[in-house]
Amino acid sequence: MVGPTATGKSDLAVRLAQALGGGEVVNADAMQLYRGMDIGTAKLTGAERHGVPHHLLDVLEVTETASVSAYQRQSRAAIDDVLRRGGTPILAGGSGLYVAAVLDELDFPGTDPAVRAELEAELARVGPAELHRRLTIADPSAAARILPSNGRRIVRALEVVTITGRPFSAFLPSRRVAWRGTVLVGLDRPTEELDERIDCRVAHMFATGLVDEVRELLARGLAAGCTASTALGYRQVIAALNGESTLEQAAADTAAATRRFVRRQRSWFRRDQRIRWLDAGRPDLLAATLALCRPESGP
RNA sequence: GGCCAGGUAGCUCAGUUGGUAUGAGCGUCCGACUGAAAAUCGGAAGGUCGGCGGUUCGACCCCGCCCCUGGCCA
Repeated sequence: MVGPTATGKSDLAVRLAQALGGGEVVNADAMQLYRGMDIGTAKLTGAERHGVPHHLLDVLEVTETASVSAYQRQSRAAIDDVLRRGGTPILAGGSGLYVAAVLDELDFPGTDPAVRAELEAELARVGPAELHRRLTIADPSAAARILPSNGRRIVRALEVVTITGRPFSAFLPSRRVAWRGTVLVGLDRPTEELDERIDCRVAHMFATGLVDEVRELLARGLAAGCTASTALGYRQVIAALNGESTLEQAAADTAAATRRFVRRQRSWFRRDQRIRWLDAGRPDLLAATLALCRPESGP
């Protein structure tokens, strides 16, 4: 179950799990992996889960760096586990790359902290264009597909080339087959409506203790966590607590950043032809979702 | 009523000493995406430069009048 944030994926996943009987939810949301990041990630509370088992929530400390590769392993293991028990796994979340890691045959080359650190230091020193020049020599085809301004991706490509001695050929597959015949349901809403929901959600987060949550997490090292500290809401509140802006500004910035995020999520999921889209506002949403989940024998 | 400042992209503003606005940031739309992905990065659309006259080969720029906004003075 994929789609932009704030459409209602988590709720529908729970309802679907109940309707199917034996459904269990596997989180596909990078930030909900973090322990203690509850309010800002709109994580379902225990009560809201209505007894439906959830997997891969709260598995990382905020100081740890998330890893798609590790997620791929854990998520597939969790899914296998549900299947072994005779249940129905429902993968739900808005992190496109994470979903792809599970459903597509993505094979992640390794990583090396020392190599990475060195490349990053170099990036800071000479800038992305210079590193890109180097990538052009080391791996022309990768260089052709990564823009000279995108330092992050250039570093990763160089890292892989350095470690493996082979070209960074790991790009998203063009033809995609659903892993084990998985049904992909996309949830979305009209932009105006979704933007409104985002405003409400952000206001609600701040009203129900997001700032305290951030303070607590800062005490646990949030600032040092390079994934967790950049999460929507968290990054903005941290900035405000550092005196770089006001809390009021942080709320406005969070809503704006979330809106932008939605546009990016759509651009990611839009090109996946396997996804069957549903308007999350339709009254028969659960029935429509169930209909998609049943094997169809249409014309 | 008088004086001053200002009216340039949806917003906040640069700029043009008269020669078709290399406009910027933000927003909007679109896109890329394999170990930080709620990250990182790219592209595009958008303006009769407040209105009407005048001067000029040519005005967003100069002149006149008018309208609007803010401030000061009566």
